[in-house]
Amino acid sequence: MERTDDGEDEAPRRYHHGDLRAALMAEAEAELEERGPAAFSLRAVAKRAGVSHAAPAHHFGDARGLLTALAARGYERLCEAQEAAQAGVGRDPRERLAASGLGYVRLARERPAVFAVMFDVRRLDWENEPLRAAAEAALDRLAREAAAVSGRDVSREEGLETLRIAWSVAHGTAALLNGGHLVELAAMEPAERDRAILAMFRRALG
Amino acid sequence: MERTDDGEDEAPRRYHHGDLRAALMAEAEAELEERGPAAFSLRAVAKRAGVSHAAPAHHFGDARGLLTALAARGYERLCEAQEAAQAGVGRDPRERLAASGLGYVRLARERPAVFAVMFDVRRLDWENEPLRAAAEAALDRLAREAAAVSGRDVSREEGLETLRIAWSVAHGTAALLNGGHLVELAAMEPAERDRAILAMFRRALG
DNA sequence: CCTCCAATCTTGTCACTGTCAAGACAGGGA
DNA sequence: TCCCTGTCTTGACAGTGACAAGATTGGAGG
Repeated sequence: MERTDDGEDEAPRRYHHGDLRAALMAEAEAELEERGPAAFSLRAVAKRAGVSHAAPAHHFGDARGLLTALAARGYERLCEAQEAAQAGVGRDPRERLAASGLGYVRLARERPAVFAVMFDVRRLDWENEPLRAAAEAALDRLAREAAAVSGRDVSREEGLETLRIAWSVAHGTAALLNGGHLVELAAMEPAERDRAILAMFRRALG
Repeated sequence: MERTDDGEDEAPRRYHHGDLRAALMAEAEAELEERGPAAFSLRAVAKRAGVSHAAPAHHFGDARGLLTALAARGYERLCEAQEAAQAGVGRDPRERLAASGLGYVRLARERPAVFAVMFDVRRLDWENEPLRAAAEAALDRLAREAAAVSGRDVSREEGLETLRIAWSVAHGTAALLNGGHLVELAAMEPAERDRAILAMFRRALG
């Protein structure tokens, strides 16, 4: 028992961690979800990872850098969640867009704090290339699917409106659920809730 | 010129301020909008108001108390904004609900930081009675209007769905605009943007 | 195998923050 | 006039992000 064991595993804690960057990301995400985005603290993350308070600076520069990296990973997961929700949905563009929206809401519910940070513009560094790329990938996917719903025989403005509605419904539902609102929806069991959310998209995009 | 003048007016700054509570609320709101919810600082607010760093504690307890008071006032304004947007709209329930949603988005755009705080659950004290009352008043208004859209000849679930869609579209549009998204919508001139937002509600509630 | 370099991590410090405790001040009723 | 209660200040403490300087180590080149 010669040293305190702050982390959750009992690695002998050498001077060089090995993969501190990944460890810090993991601990930061856990910390974020446990204590909320407002209480997020670099030093607490460092303590969780069992390193000194200044160690994160070397990998992320400052707190904004860490949050930016977390957000980038969040956007990657958002993309994956949209894709996963479309599994076995068929070819109807409206159905595919609705499924994508369901994936959007699911991701937001799985990682509410990361989701909040992803859209807290002022805390992120949007000059960061990985973040820009990940966000663009996830959000362009929505845009493409919305464009597919309003076929080419329709005005550009109506296509944009389709995107605005789908994105707003997805984002609004996600944010409100994470804020403790829409309690009837939140209280449903998962399968029923998914059906209800899909129904929202179908009606809103009708 | 015997003393520094931190505030924006030149009141002689007696020991007893007179209406420090209101002054702190005003400065806090300004500070919040200027520096963003993440950078909000009690001491900076006190400095703006020209009082000592511990003065706010007497009126609001702690930082959460101040934010809670700001959020309560925000919900009052949300209620007023919904009402104002319905001026001269007529009796059609769907049109009235759409107008209410437009008011929701307008308020969020006028005070983005306050709006963010209003829905940042973990930073507020929901045991606070004024906050509960104000939030309930604003949100129940939406619920009543949604119920009016789905007349009594319709299932309870469909009425809830109407509320979910209207609220999600309003909240999602507001949050995304405040996050710098939906750039085509943001770039419109006000009248055109209002028409576009109303069109979203009409189509989504169809 | 040895040396040394550059990346990695630690220690120490500073200004700033929220909160608490104790004291200074003032206005209004006895 | 006196004092009492609410209002505000001063001072302190622990925690925070950022920066500078030093300690440690893995590995490349000799």
